[in-house]
Amino acid sequence: MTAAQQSQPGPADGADLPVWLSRGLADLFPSATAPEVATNPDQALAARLAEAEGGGRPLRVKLGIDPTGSDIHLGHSILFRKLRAFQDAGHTAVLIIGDFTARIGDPTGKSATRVQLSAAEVEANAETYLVQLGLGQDPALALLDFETTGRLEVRRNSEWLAGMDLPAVIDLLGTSTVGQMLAKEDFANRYGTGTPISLHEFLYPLLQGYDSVAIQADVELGGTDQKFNVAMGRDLQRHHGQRPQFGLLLPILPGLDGVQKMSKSLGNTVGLSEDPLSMYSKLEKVPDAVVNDYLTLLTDLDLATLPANPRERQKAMALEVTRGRYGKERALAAQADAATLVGSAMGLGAAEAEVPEAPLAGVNFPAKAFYLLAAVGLCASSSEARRAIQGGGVRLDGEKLADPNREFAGPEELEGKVLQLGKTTFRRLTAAP
RNA sequence: GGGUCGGUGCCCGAGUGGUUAAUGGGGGCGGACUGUAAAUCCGCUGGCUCUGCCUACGUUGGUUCAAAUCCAACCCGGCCCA
Repeated sequence: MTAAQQSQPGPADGADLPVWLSRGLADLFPSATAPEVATNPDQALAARLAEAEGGGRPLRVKLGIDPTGSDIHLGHSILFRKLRAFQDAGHTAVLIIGDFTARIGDPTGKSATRVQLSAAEVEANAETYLVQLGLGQDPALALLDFETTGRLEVRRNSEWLAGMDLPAVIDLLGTSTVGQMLAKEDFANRYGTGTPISLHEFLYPLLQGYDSVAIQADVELGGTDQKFNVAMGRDLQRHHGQRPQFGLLLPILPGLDGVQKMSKSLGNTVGLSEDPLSMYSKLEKVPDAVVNDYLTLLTDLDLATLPANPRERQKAMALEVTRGRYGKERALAAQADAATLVGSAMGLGAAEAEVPEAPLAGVNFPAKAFYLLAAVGLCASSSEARRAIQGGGVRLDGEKLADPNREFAGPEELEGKVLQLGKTTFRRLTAAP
């Protein structure tokens, strides 16, 4: 199944649930329509919500993050948006930084064994995650509510996993069977195709499930690919005499290619910390087929009131997502700049538009054109830059740069000008501080 | 532990002594076209301030004028056996 297919907003499973909760849901279990719900209120999320409101005890909503990369992108953000919705409804978000489990590596979706990360790498990643989620930022634009007391708990699973002794581990292993593990799609595929599966990978779902026990989760949020792990949490909670959590699964956001899931390694992401212009420009050209998914999962807009024209919907979506991150003013500016820069004759508006800056500080003069592209970070290597110029894709203030060896004597010659790569990548060259 | 097959550039996968930075496909990037898209067509796709130099075919060492291609040891993996 492709990510695009997976991400079709599922049927409203639990019509009695509030919109903030049900919007975009891919799966909810136990399902509100399951037969046992009628006889056991513990099986119905709506009942549990009512109970929480009535008793004044907020639900503990678990979201585990694997701090393996350092950039959060829009694909991750749909889970955080849902978590935020719970916070806003008065519940407690329990954000689990999988600092211990990250060292094992989630085998989910992997066709190969994951590399294990060092403790130091994991810790560094965790720090940048929290900052990107809004720690210490303008609360109006933060992804999570870090301010209100009682709305957020940040935990690291090394707290309870690092000190686990062998008897406890064996007890944990005893709750599951090889057959169950091999029923999991990823393991089944790898086993079937002869790709190695390390034994410790079997531990991952168990440890992640145990996190639910450790924090006494009432609800766990996850992507549809996490169903196995979330379900494992329920089993383990029951094993430890707790009320099993609800599993609330959200679709996997398709990437900019519209086909595969949004993932850094596939290079089809929009980073949360990208500048408004690139965020907007990337978003306004996502394939038509996924625009509605983006609208549903990344905004609160009412799809019915939006224009039917696909181009207009793209723009509305791009604007709204950018607005959520940067506020109305900067989003509108990004939209306007995108129109002047790309919409009109190639890069003509470059000189006036607000584009991300690139300092000339690290550039040694005299600088040849290809070296400049690389030194300023527009190209990954000077050879790549040379090729880009030869391919006719580089402009300086809208004027085509044809000769890779063109030499610039000093920064004065470049300050304030806009260097452009392709149709959508712009950098304003700024003086060394 | 034994047998056997295999480890090539971002990925897949050719290549089995000599114009080989290494066929082909995918992906990516750039150009044309367009709705800033899709489809299609064209170009590029190891690094280096580059008329040249450097590093590359699991690792290390060896044979040779010359190796990804031959030899040895080692590392890693699949399968079968135990």
